[in-house]
Amino acid sequence: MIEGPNISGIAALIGDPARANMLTALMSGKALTASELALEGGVMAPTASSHLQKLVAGGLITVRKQGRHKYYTLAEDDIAELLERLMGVAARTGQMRVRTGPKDPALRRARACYGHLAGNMGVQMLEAMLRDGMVAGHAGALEIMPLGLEKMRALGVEIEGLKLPVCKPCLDWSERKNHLGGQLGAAVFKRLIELGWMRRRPDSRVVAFSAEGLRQFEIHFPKDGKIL
Amino acid sequence: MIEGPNISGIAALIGDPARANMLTALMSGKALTASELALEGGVMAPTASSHLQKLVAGGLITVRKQGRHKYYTLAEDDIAELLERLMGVAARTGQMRVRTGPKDPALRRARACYGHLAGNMGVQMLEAMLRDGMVAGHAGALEIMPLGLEKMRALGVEIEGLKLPVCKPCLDWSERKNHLGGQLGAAVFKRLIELGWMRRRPDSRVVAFSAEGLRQFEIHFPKDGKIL
DNA sequence: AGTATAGTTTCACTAAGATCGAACTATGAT
DNA sequence: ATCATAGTTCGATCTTAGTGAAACTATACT
Repeated sequence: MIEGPNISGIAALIGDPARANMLTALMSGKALTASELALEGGVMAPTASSHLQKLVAGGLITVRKQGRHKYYTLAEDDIAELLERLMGVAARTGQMRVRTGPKDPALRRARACYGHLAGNMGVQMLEAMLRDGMVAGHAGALEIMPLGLEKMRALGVEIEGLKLPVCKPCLDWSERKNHLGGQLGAAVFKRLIELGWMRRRPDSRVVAFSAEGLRQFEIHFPKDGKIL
Repeated sequence: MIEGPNISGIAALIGDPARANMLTALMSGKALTASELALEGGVMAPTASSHLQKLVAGGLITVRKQGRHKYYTLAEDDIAELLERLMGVAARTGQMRVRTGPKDPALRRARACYGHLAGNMGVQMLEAMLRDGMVAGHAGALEIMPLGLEKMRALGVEIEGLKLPVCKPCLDWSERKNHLGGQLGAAVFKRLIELGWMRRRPDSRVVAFSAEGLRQFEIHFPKDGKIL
């Protein structure tokens, strides 16, 4: 009869529009305050407070108090992966938003996904890394290869002190392919911003490439027909 | 501000206990009738009817009418994967059911996951297949190798006419590792039952191995220390 | 034809929970 | 000390959606 874990509780938490919007905002990987999340959720402060308590109690997000602010983040990687997967199903079944924002194409092109690069560019990057043998896949897990380590060092990516699993695939809702996730994904993301190749749009998950950044990106992670 | 697909609709559909139980029941891969699903959901027929309509409208399940019965199944593979992932999060955050059923250990050991073998045994099988080079992983996708084809034929698995992707990994909520999914996973599952190595428990996702089946399984998909 | 079963529709009831104004606490700034 | 801002608690209101009894349609069996 009734078997296995109780999924309805978790799903119900995500099932409220205000909470779903808050969680989606947290997918950017940035820690957000209660007020910011109230804005994202489209509700007043008391309502947001109540929602946030429920999300914390449900283990979906965690809080860190800093001065008079409270910073919220997604609790674990698996939450981000779950949300990304939900977006995949929602996109496939045509449950896009009523008013499609102008940022939608930009969002599909490049965006932050819980601290790593997602969208068309993110998928292209992982595909290039696989093609060049920088990483290799095993049963849905990803492993970094010596060539990858070398390349990452050359790019100046901080790879020391990363926790296992260093890299893992993350299914992309807009591309329906994997992009690079895990600690390595986050480290690369950080480095690409440091290098000035791309920049986060404020208050958005959208990531914008500079002209030079795009050029460099295409050299290091070419679309196909690897020449390097 | 508000970006990306609208996840709250899908999540809300799964967020109701009755609907969640129905969906969990459908994870067995069997097509179930409205009455059976009413029983699984713990609600009366009219209520179930209403729920099923919503699930169909939301694209989570599909109906097939046959005589005076209506058979419901999960709409797509990605729904099953989403549910399995939800179970993973639910299990991690300790949202197990209030009254843990006696079948819980059996469920963790071997169960049907939308038509393929999941649980400890399922994970063991995929790991053995990877170790022996029967399948290989690429960026979260799985590919069958010549050796795998040969072995599958030897076992009598029906591998002709499978649609791509033939096999793919599916994250297991109880093991937090991947098991073999996709068309190949379903074909192997079917064959193992045909061979009498295992049998489905009625009205449950639990799969029980026979003594001989277990022996054979351990020979073909050994835990580790491949000898074959 | 008559009866049984599968599933749906209608409807009224109920309960859960989302919402926010107002008052409150806590921290920081001047 | 005083004021401003961040966040919470309380309480009242309101909406939404789940629920099943009763009556209905549709298919199947005999």
